[in-house]
Amino acid sequence: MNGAKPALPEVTVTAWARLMRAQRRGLSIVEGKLKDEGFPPLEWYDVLLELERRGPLRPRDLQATLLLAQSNLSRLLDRMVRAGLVERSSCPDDGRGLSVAITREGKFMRNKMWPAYAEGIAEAIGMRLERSEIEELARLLRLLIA
Amino acid sequence: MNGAKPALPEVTVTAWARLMRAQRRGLSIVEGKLKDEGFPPLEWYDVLLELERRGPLRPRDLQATLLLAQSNLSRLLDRMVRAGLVERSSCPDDGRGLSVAITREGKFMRNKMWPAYAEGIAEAIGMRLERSEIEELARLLRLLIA
DNA sequence: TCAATATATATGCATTTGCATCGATATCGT
DNA sequence: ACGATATCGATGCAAATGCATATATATTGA
Repeated sequence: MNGAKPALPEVTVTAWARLMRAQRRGLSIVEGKLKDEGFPPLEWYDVLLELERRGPLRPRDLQATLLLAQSNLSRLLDRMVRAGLVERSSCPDDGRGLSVAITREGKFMRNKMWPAYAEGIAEAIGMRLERSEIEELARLLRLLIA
Repeated sequence: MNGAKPALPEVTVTAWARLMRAQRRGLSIVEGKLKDEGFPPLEWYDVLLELERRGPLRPRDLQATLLLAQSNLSRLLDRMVRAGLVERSSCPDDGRGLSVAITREGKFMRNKMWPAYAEGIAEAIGMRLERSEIEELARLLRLLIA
């Protein structure tokens, strides 16, 4: 047997570090834009978008898609329900589960948030890379997620 | 005047979403490895590495490099001081500032953490991309940070 | 069918974060 | 030199997070 780790090339570590930094930077740009305009945090948008695209979902599915911890999502939904943006209702075919749906107000909010969000994305990515580079970046990142 | 936003291409939004997801995924892989072996969180490593590479630094500089919020860094340093991994001392040339240095124990800890960290990086990036792709990814991400 | 186990969600509690602000020193403009 | 302003770092407090566990329902296997 051979327990030796294959050496980790330096460039991999560099890519790792930059992935962390690029995300933090982008996130803080976008969160900044949203806050400046008095909007809720980014994850609210993500939940709203997911529900608008895919229809009512169970927390379980949202969790898998958005990569949030279960207890965090549970409380995030609490807040969004309190704000009137989503609704919980019991799940017909599974007594344990719930169905979470976006409300009319939720759709309205998502729409209002979009311009600020888009501005942030443009600043974080759109303005820094050529189109062909963005395409390549998207391709490479997909491989990291798959 | 023309306040119209240049349209944000769909691929840019895709790249953004994947950047967020790829980072979260990578982070959770690495944090998982560290926790499994009873090590402190990733940011501790980052602070230790930075101090080991660049020598004693002021919180201000750490903050700029690591992109941490000022008050968070202040308390992160509290914890690391309590754990004996770094030391604060007053700054000779600026009465407001501090100098933060890594201790012998801190260096030891960083060393112990590295294998688990490296394993996580390999799993998050190294194993998923070809070397040439990693190089390209590193190049593109650098543009997002610069 | 029933006990054992697994899954979906919620919740209590300690830790961490974010935000505003404070105290102290530095820098700048006059 | 001096007052106004800016910068560095710490801290109080509210909100969010992570972790373990609780509760309820589903599924599985004898």
